[in-house]
Amino acid sequence: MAEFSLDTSFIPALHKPSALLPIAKYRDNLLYVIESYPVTIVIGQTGSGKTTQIPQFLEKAGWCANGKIIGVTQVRFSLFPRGILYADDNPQPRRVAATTVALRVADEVGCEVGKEVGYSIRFEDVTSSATRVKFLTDGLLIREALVDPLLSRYSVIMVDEAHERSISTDVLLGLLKKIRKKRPDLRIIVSSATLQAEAFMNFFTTTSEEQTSPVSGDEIAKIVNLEGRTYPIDTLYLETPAENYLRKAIDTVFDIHTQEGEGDILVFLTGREEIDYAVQTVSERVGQEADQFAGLQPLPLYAGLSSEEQMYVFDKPPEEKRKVIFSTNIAEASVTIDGIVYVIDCGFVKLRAYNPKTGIETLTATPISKASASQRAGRAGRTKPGKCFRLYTEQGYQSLPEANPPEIQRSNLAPIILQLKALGIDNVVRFDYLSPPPSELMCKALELLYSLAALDDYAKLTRPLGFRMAELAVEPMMAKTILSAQSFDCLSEILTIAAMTSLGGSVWFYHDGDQKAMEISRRKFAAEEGDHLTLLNAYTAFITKGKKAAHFCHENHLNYKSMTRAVSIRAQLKRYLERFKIEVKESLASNRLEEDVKNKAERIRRCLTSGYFAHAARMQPDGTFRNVEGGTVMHAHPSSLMFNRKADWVIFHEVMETGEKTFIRDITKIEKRWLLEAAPEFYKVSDARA
DNA sequence: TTCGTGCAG
Repeated sequence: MAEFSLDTSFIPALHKPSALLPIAKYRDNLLYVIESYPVTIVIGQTGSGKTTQIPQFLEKAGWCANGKIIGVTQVRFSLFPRGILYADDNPQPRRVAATTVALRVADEVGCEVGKEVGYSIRFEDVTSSATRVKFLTDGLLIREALVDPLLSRYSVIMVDEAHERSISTDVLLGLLKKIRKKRPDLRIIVSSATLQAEAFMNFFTTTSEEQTSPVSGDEIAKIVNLEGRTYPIDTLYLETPAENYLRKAIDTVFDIHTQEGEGDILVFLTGREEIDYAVQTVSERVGQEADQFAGLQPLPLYAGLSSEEQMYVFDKPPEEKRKVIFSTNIAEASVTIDGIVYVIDCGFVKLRAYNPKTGIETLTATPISKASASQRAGRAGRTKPGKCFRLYTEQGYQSLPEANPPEIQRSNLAPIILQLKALGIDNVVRFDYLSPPPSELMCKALELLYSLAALDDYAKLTRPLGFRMAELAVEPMMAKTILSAQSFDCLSEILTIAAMTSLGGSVWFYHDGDQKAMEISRRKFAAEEGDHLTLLNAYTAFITKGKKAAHFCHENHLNYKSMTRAVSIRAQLKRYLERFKIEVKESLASNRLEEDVKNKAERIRRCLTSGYFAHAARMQPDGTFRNVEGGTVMHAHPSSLMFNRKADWVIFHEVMETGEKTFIRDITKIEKRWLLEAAPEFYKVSDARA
């Protein structure tokens, strides 16, 4: 039973958003501003129609004359996190794709996708010579700048959802600011939430460097506010802070179910563990108190679920049932579910940060920003008026930051520095960032790139290694590994390992209680040398299964969606290498002498060491790991084969601190002398420090 | 004995 009733534990907020209007009436004003100002900042909520309507307005107004095109960058393309569009387990992938923006706009324009309206994402370019409006990811547009530095094909570039401040959005905005100086004809549209619009305005109207002809900021950029079409949302706060937000969230679900009208519930929690617990607790209580709580259908939603499991949240609940979806931040912006009337917001999100001193990433639950809080609340008002229950006090809300620090200020910058250098921006420190990253992050990244020999003594990109590393779509350490693989005669295997590790740990999956079975399955592929070779074995087995692959995955607790993605990534990496004139000799693992296999395994491990020497560690007598400097105590992640096994020196793909502990993942045994061979200078410096 | 979410012609 709930400890508090709704009426006493929540107090309503004073302000309600008013009902909002459609975009059409702003058309003429928008076109006028875009014509008159190089940069237009558009404020518009989800549902305002900005993404679908503005490109059409522009096209009709003649912005595609002389073969120019309109580019619209998108943070996401479908209803689902990426992958489902391609997964063969979905019988009608195109139907899901039909929800993408490009398809919607093509439909409105009355053309086929890929003709006048097209889109381009990794692995899928649906554009043609007829394309005038092109939706693409911001990362891809940055890559286009490698070939066409002034992005001269575009008359207008619209950066959608810029307020989300992903690293690639930030870099793209910096590039566009630079390009604008050389291309006065280019029009830039930045779509943003209200809170961040000023910051974008300031960014485009101030100059960081000396400028020849001083221009007033007023002539460069203008903000246009489009009111969106949403329904009013009542926001309610706790009177006193919750001691345990998870329990409070569950109680609130039951309160809503018994006291409020129809409509599904969306609950924001921070991670899988909390979500599984909440789903289980609610279903147990529904079972026990069937009379009162019958008709509640709890569902989990997080990225680690298989596509079938994610599908359930979109299904209509059975008659007389109320869906309650317990979700991570994935439902804040990436996934939109219709029919949500009630939102419960725990007030926390897990955020990644990167410590340049240790090179260790952390993942910790952090209070959300006001911007996030309003985004979460907005999920309730998409189909009719809704309510948002915030599991914190109004005072707590007031103390939240306006926005969380942008990604570029809390990430490993090595990949982005490599790209900037490849774009000809050698002075990466003085690049015009929307939010400059801390200098420690810059230094750490430059050091790493130097030790990988991607940069020379003058911090210039090396040829061909550095340029090739920038072009490969994997992180620098893996790029180096791939480009060394030919000399270790294991390129085919390294390509597979690169594709598998870039899946980020979603290879094996299991449901609660299924874990033992998963581990038994995994043992079939296990290699004594560690996780990388185990991943190689799993992939090799997978690709020989042909039409039975899906069945094979199901039997072996492998994530089919991830495996098919690995196949695509590997093919793409191979195409890059072929462009570099590096031949990939495909070797099949069957019919090998045991000695050959051992020999190859050693070459693979040596090759991995050539890229991952900075991620080396030694096992201590107590079974934990220390890096070369001996500082941080690290544990093998329970998902690793090296968990509870003996080893001496190892290299690992990733290190992450969560809660109290620091874990390393994707671990392979190596010999200490290989480290000295791979990076003599790196280890000389480290020894001196120690 | 465990991990927010994306993305790369």
